[in-house]
Amino acid sequence: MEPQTVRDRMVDRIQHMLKHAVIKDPRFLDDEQLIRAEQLALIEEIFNASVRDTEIEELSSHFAGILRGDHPCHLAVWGKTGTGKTLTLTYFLNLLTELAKSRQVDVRHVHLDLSTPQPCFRALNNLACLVGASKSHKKGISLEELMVNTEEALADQSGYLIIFVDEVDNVRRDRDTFLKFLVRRLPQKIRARLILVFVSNRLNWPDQLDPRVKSFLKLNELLFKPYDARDLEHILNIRIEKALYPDTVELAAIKKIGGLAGHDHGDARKAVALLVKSAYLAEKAGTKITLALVDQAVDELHCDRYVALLRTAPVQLKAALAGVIEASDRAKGRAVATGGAFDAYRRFCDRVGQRPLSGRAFGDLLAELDVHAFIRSSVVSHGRRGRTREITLDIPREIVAQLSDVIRMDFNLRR
DNA sequence: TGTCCACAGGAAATACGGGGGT
DNA sequence: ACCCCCGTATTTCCTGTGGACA
Repeated sequence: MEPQTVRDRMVDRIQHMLKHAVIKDPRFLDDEQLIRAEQLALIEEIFNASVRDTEIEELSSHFAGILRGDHPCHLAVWGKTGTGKTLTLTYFLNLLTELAKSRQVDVRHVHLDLSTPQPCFRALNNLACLVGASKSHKKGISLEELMVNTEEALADQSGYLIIFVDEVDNVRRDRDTFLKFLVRRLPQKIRARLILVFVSNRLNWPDQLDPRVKSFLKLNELLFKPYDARDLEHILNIRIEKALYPDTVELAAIKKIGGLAGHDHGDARKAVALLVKSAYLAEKAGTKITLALVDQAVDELHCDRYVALLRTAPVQLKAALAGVIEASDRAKGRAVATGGAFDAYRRFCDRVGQRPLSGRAFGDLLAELDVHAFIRSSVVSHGRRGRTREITLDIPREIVAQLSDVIRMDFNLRR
């Protein structure tokens, strides 16, 4: 019998949702929400499934000397994003410290997290905070002073000190100063034996180093291979078991997620994100996670990425994109030249009462839009009619429409 | 063959903000 | 209150350039 009243329909819907719930514990879909112990347990479970075995083995042999009183050299770890570098290292170093303690070897490690790009100053500052050398300054203190503070705080410690520098290449500007300090200066000022662990996702990272630092830096190298589809399936299964109700995922869907993520980067984070999105879609649809839903999740993630990126982007970048969109509309699909886009941008600024930037700066904004894949641009010469970027909007229409909405909201525009 | 357009994109200068030491 | 230090954002100035056109 058809439900008649609002109340009936509501009860019906709720019962349906309960019966077809997919997500059991959403916390396990988002690492941020887990407490530290849970995170470590999760990692352990993943490693137990013999994922990352070779890497852990290599790490062990690299650091084994510590327990014998040797001094291992520094270590450089490479691998693409989402291959578990940070996780593995954290886990490993914790274990190592514990093990060393049980054998009366004094080992300390600090994790200097540079996962967001930051200048030399903040990096040094963070390091100083980690070793308890100073409180968190924002500005206004000289680099020298930070270094001295750090040295003093560490001066009379003995044993081993492992500094785990996560995502080194995120130190913008004066990277050499930063590294010179770590590699050359610090070891001479402290009693403890220093072992540096650098993590980076770019293989050619040491190439662009100051030669004086480079020659000083004796490195052992370790490469994290991207996860393959099998690893990813392991990881997904562990998540699924913890976060979802049993029997809510089609087997083929797991394979598909693993395959997709493995295929394009071997990035575990992406795989989990895809699982999460699929799970929410399934919950909404009141079904299991099916292949079709995975496809839909891929599309939505794609779209979300753009929208999220734009939401948090600086105003000028939004305005620039608005200009490109407008110019692009006007050009009816043909490519737009820099000048045209700039004019449109200036008109837009005029309309919303914002001061437009110079042409030079606009060029940089375009470059930025390009790296975020909002637009595609290439420099083309039209002979005597000059050289320009030819700009095309490289995004599906629906997404462009959504982006326009974001921009309109931001600038309080109607229509 | 040389000219010259319409920009690209590097370098340095400037503006602005804000925090620390004294 | 003053000066110093640092960061980011932007401007100003500049040199460079592929190739259609005269």
